[in-house]
Amino acid sequence: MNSYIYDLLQKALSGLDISEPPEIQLESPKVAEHGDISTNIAMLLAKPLRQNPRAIAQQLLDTMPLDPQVLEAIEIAGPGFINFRFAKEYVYQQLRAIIEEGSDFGKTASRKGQRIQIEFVSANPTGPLTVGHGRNAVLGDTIARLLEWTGASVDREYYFNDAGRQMRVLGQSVQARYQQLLGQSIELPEGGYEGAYIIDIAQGIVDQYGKEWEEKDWEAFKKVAQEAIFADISQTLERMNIHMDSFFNEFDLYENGDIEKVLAALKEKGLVYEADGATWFKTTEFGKEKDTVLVKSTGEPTYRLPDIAYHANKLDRGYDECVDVFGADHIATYPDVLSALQALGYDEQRIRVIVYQFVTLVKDGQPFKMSTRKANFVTLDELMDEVGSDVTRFFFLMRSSNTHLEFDIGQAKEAGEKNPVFYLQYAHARIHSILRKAEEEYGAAPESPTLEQLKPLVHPSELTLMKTLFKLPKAIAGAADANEPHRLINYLNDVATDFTSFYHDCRIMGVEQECAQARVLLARQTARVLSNGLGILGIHAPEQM
RNA sequence: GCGCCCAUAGCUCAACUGGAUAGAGCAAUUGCCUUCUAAGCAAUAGGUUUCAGGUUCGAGUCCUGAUGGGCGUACCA
Repeated sequence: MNSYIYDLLQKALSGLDISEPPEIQLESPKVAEHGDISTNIAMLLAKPLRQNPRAIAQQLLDTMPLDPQVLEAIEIAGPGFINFRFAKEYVYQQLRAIIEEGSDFGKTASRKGQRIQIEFVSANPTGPLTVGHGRNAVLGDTIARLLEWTGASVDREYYFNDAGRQMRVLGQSVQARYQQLLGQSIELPEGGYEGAYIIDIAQGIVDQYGKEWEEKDWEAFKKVAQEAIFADISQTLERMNIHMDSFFNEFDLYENGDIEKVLAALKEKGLVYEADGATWFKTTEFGKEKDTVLVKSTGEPTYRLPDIAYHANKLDRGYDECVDVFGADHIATYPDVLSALQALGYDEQRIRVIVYQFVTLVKDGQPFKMSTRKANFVTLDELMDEVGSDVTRFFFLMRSSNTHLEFDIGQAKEAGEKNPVFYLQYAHARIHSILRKAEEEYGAAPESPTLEQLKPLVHPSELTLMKTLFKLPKAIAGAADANEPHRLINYLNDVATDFTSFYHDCRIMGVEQECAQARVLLARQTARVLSNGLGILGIHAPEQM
């Protein structure tokens, strides 16, 4: 439809006395009285033509033919907007298109053939996933789904480091707990992990090996702890319906020589120098105030070096786009990574970074800081025990990622029933309830109706609902392009709201057969749009509640 | 100090590339369950979009400055 109107305007513009007409912009107005599609072209022309925008709009309108099968009306409104109103026939045809596409309705092909990698979660295995990780996990997974619906093939990857200082402390913490369980009076190491899960892991070792592990070093304990924690993380992700395609261990970058290669290449470019026993990266050449350390004087690389090598590795794997999802605390690292990649000759435009702001936990009306080490966190599992995975996913997705998300635990627990996700699920369940009844009463509605069979749909609520339903592909593509899943939620809310108006204005039971069947078809497609949309969000669309 | 993000109804947040009358959900007040699921609907109230300038036909959105908050600015990850 957009291209149809675009052509119409293009032709009308060619009749005007202007050499370089401005670009035609089409938008869908917020208010129904302003039609279904509108353009501001006359206002843009006002200046070069030195004429009143409404007069220009009139000139354009006079030369535009009106095909009653497509457009019901073209109107001039306000300061000079030109508004287009769809004809009913066109609306019916669109409804038939939804019916034909079925579970694929909403898919577009804008990224067909593209291979995209998205890296997310990427929590080191030092403890269970917390509410903070939840935002990352759900955001990453949903963006992946959105990209798939625009035709891309998407790989989900989890990047982790099991070799650092954190992991040593983890091993030592488990070891200390193990010794405590055997009755020795041993303190947790300085800065050790205090969570109860450490004791559980230690208890597991006691149960299995008794005193046999007294002579083992912390690395053995680390290995057991890591496996247990990873198993726990995988299970949590599974519960949220998240499936990783690959896990990438930072250690591999050392083994396969990528770290060395990157360092050597940067040296060759003259971007690396030695000072105070450390190896520095000249980030000042890229506009930063200070240079950055790549290798500490101890000989250990900082995290930046493997980060650079990892991203080079990803691009080498031939992805058209690599998406990173991370929290605001990592915001300082990626400009360095991009600078390095650029220097190494990579197209850093292929890296896309999604930064989300922190989740502020509010408990008993007070905000508090979370720390895995201090064990004052709320795990994702605990949250899902309380409210389930649907509400959990929805909660993280309903807000734009660059605003701080306030998470009131008490409210989330008790508000389960009032949570907006139920509004969508309820609408879906309600439709199915009607469909079941209608089928008993009227028999099955036609699978692929003719235009004639849809003609009883004339009520404003019906037309509004139909027009909203067609926007699903646009809503998905828009959310995917902006990496903003909450836009899809906003859209689905519109669908549910429009359905509810329809539900109140247009009864299905008790009207004559033809009208009832047409309404059944519309209701069924509404359920389709809701379930396709909820599916992308990873949320169930129940047929009964 | 410097860099990034943010500031919209009492609270939590929307508002597609600058568009027409700034919208939802909680909370408040009122009305609606012999009729397809009341986890719902209808209505009322709530706003100088933090402040001061600027750009233009038009600004919550763009620019400059101020104020207030979050994060970063480590040879921690």
